[in-house]
Amino acid sequence: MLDSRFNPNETEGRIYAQWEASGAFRAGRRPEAEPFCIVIPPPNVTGRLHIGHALNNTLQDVLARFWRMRGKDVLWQPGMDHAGIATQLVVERQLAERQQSRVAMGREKFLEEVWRWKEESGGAISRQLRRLGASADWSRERFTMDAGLSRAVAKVFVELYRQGLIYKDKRLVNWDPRLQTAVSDLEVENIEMKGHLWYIRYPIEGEAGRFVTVATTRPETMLGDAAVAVHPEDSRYKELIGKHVILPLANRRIPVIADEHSDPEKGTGAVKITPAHDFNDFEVGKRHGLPLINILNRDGSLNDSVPEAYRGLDRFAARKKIVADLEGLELIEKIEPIVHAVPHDEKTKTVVLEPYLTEQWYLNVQPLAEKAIAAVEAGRTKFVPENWANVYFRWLRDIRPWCISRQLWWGHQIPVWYDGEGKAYCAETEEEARSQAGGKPLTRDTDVLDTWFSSALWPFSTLGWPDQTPELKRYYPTSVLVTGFDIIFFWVARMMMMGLHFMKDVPFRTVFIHTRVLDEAGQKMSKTRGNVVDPLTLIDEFGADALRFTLALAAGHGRDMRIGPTRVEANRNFTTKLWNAARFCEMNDCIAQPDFDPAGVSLTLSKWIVAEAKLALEDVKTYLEDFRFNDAAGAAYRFVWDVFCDWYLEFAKPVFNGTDEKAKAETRATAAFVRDSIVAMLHPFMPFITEELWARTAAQGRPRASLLIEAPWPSLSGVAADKAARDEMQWVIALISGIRSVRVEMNVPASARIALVLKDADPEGAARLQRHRDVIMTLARLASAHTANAIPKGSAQFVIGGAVAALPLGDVIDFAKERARLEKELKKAQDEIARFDAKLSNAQFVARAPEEVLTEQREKRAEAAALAARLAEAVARLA
RNA sequence: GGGCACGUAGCUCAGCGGGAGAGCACUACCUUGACAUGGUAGGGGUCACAGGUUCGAUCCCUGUCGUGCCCA
Repeated sequence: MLDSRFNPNETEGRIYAQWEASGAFRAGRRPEAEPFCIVIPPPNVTGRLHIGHALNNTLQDVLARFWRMRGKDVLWQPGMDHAGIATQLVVERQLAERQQSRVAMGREKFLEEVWRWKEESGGAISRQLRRLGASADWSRERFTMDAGLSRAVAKVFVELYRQGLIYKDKRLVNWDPRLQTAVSDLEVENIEMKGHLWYIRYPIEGEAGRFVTVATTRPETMLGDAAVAVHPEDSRYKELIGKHVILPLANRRIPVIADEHSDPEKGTGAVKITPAHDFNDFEVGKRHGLPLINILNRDGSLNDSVPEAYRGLDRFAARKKIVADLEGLELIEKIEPIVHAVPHDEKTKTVVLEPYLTEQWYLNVQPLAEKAIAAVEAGRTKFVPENWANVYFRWLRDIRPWCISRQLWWGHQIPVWYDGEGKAYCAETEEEARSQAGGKPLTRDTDVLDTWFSSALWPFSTLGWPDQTPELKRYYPTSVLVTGFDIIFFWVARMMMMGLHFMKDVPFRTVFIHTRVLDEAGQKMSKTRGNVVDPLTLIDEFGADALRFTLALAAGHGRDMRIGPTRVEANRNFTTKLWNAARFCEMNDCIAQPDFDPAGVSLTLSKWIVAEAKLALEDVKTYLEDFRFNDAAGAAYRFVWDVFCDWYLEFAKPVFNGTDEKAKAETRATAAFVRDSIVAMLHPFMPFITEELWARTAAQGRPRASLLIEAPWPSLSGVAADKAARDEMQWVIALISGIRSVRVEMNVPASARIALVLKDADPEGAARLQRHRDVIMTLARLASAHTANAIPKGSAQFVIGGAVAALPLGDVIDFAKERARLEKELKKAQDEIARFDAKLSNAQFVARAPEEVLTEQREKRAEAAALAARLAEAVARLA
């Protein structure tokens, strides 16, 4: 006997272990079946499961489980990326606690430390995904730093190098002065901050007392100025073009140039040009052949290119001193407080990044991007929802060379070696490089590759590339990538480019972009706000199934979803409902019959519920095929609660309590069958409770043929959409609801059993009442129910089909109240008639509207008229 | 500044050319042998605003206002 509640904490671990032991997660067990493959967007090895992961992986698991039940050979490929910056930071912090440092330790020993950390405490997230119920093939778990994946990285680098797409260049990058590495444009977080605009007067050469004023938010960079630019059409400055100014403090002579970069409307219209410390100025400098004057060391302090007074000062200390010194010289015209976006590191958001001139490795992604754009344009990869393709196109069309080197130790070291003269040898291995160099002593490039360089290969490197493995052949291109919109640039675009270049085919057929998770108040979750919802806490409190169902139900095609405990609680209640429906079946000996044929049932009740189950299964199936997770979950929810529990099980009660053994047997078997169908259709969303019910409700002494995870999706293909059964049950439902409604409105005590008199029932209505009398009497709490030619005095009345249902209430009836109730109904019907009449009497409407709309409107008008007539009679009878 | 979304019940969201929907919340009643993590019944919306297209607009178009996000 089932308890009255499902206990997730006691069940989930046991069931997950059963799944793993059964091998159900493993790909390749159905060699004849079509493959279905999802690669996980690799979470970060330092990461912990947050609600966004929970959503992302729930949806992947829903798909994996659904398609497994649909008979496919499913590979859900799990793994993690090595997260260069984040991991190095974590380990360095640990070293610092032990008074050790990376630099003192040296590269080799440091990397040993990182690997030790990874084995001991990295990858918490992959254990946490198991708590969510993720049915990934853990036997194939991969890590971007694995030997195989590292070989893929080396091979890709070498090939791109030989194709001339990878090259070294000296230009500006976003520089993190604390980590002392280049970072990606996408890792820069521009934060709005209060700052100042300093207006500085630059004396014009040879014209004492004349100045040109420029404005800057970073005064210290003036020491690296190479020019002052004015707009060529700006009449205020035209005659200055070609003259020179004397850069204060540095006392350098720099030219005034004409360039359209300076906007006459902004500031003073004259701008300082610092080519080595500003991205726009870099371009201006290139156009005018200006020198690149780098004034910063790698740690953000000022270098020897600046006057001695400022050397070695940190950039912010230098800023203060420079402003003070300029003020002393009366060269500060004014200081304006402003709010502006300042680039910060995205990990800690505490370090101000600098545009910095360094030599780095670049990948010319232009030709790869073109192919990636074309593939989506041609529909070879589809975005769902499709408007996300615009974000993808926009980014790829505006793409710049990708800076792929990082000045870190943790990551794939660049496969380039140099000889004594600095000549480069690019090869997959050191031996090969050495042989290229003819045995000359070589030293390896110290930089590592951007983590995304390896993530971009993920859809094929995890399948074994560069080896031509059977898995690669079978599962590439993968079926779908499930991810959030903020990842379109990071992974989707890069995976597309690399996949097309090296595999000559797209990495995935579909990219499903899911919504972003906000807290219950619609705020972005963040540690500083303190509104982070921890999925593991929710799982502890409500169970993984409730959390997953909540996430699926909220995964519409909109932009955001709001998640918090009250929603998860509501869906926990749904799991309780499901559990208790199964419990009710168990109490009534509803046992699945192996030879049960849903198309062969004889009772109207059975025909109806079987047809409804078929519709629900088809809805869930179609919605999941279209990635409409919310609609799929909603369809299952409504069928279970509103149809199966609210009506079917209630209808079954009088059967079980009755004496018709044949009806009882059929109802038991049908209820068991539908319960099993429900358990199956909910399994992708709520795997734990459904697997548990599948086991606990098995026929006595006859175990299920397999675990539910491997059971087939129920097919009710033989079941017809039985319209007659449906109409009949709808009629019964309408009658019961009508009676209940009147009872409440007329204040009939819930415990009072009353009579029902059905007048003017056609033979069909009379037969329906006869067939379902028990059910109707139970559910509407009646003492009697029969047809008659007259309505007793003192009855409350309502219209059902062509008939009038009367509830004789005798003396207790409140005539005024009953009249008011009926007149309200009547008015509603009359308003409807008026609305249809207005339409139908419009000549334009009749002339132009399509025939079926006209017919429909006429029918509806007739229905409303019939209802109004009955109601009018009922009112008249009251008098 | 450029781009993309979105304004539908108190809240969260579906719907999307011909009768305004769901969940939660709310109100009243109900401990009836599956479930009070429940049942029954109910109240509640000029579908942001203004124009336009159409026989007909919550839905399509334009504009306004408001909100959010991405990029600079």
